[in-house]
Amino acid sequence: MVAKSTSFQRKSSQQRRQELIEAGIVCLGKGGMSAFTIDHICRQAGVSRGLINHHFVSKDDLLVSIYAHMTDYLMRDSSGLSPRQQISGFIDSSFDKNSFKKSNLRAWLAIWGEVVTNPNLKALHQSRYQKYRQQLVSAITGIGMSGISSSVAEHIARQLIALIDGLWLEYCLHSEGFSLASAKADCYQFLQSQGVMINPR
Amino acid sequence: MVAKSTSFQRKSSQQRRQELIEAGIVCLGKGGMSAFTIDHICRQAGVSRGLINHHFVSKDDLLVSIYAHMTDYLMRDSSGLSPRQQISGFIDSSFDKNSFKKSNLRAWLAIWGEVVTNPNLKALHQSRYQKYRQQLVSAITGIGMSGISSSVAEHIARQLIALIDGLWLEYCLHSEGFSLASAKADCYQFLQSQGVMINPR
DNA sequence: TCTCTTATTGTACGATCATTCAACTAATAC
DNA sequence: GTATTAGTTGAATGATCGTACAATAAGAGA
Repeated sequence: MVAKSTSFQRKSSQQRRQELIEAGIVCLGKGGMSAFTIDHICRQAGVSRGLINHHFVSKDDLLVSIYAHMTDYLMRDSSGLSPRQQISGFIDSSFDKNSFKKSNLRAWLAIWGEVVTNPNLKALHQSRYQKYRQQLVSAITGIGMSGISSSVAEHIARQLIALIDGLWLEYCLHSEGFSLASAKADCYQFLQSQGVMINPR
Repeated sequence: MVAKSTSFQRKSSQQRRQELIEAGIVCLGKGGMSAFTIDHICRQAGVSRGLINHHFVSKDDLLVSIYAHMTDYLMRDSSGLSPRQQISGFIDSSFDKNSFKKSNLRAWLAIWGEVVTNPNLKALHQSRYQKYRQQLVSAITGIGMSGISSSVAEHIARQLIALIDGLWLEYCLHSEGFSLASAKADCYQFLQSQGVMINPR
């Protein structure tokens, strides 16, 4: 007594996983973890309830894959770029409209919250964050400005990351009189005040 | 066939509300909105399931009351203080260990997420945030530094709020080599770089 | 065309969700 | 001591949760 008349399209496992990941992000963005539901995600993906557990070990596995997908954008290969270009790239992609749009705020908030207690998510997050931060420190150090030691660069990197996250949160929650461009400009001005001279591209 | 042998203590409506609010914050901190459950909250408060709907209109009403309670700390009366003292007070209370402890991270993340879609919460948040921000702008303007116009003060205030939020998020998620004291120092240094001279108290 | 692989479906299951409400009882007033 | 008030309990309800799994069917290779 199962699965009758409706027709459907078979897709490769890879493509269907991608679709479920994107549907999951939409759900997370709409209602956080409370909306991150098998029913909601499958309905969003236009697919029946059983498919998530076919392509993913569990809902938790899907969540980890979603985080990986959301951070892939920030983890692009930046070798071959000058240190200044790398830093510009960090700032630009942090305020990129495609990835860091308002509709994704709740997805990020939900994931940051889950990171604290979810072991699999925590492991991936620590790994990605460390790499992200090290790249930024290397870029700052690589500029070769006088007076910027390694520990100073780490300090600046931490503050820049904090400023980016805070500005983005501010932008999502209270966007009146606020543009992504001005947020970027604030970041550049901050770096300038710290002795790191970057020309916005 | 209800409510038999167990003994309990009757408390005033005001005190019980307070206890339920604090239990709700604990639950939010432990597991975000997913753990913000009638069952969990009542168990945390040591109380039976029906009591929330007796003292609050609904679970949503409790959530709004929780947000009010969490922001009361930031909304203390600061009249009578000098502008510099007011700004120091902002920074200090933002990194106060009692209110902004790591165990509350998920509570704040959950509420920020809910603010987007929950009308009652949104209304309260907008009101409180606006007041919070205006007080900060007034304090910055009130210092009477040359070259700090109203619009510049608003810009600095926004950046300071962003930096505070970002540093606190950073502290909660990656606290290695990170202290609340150094985060405060970063804020003071930032203000200094913007021409706002404050002596940490 | 036939066979086989496997992507897909949808029901079933036990657990948990928010809310309602009649019954119960602790505390207060008298 | 008695009556009244109102704080508290816990069962009942219908909805939704994640997962398991047998049945079904789409599409590729023969």
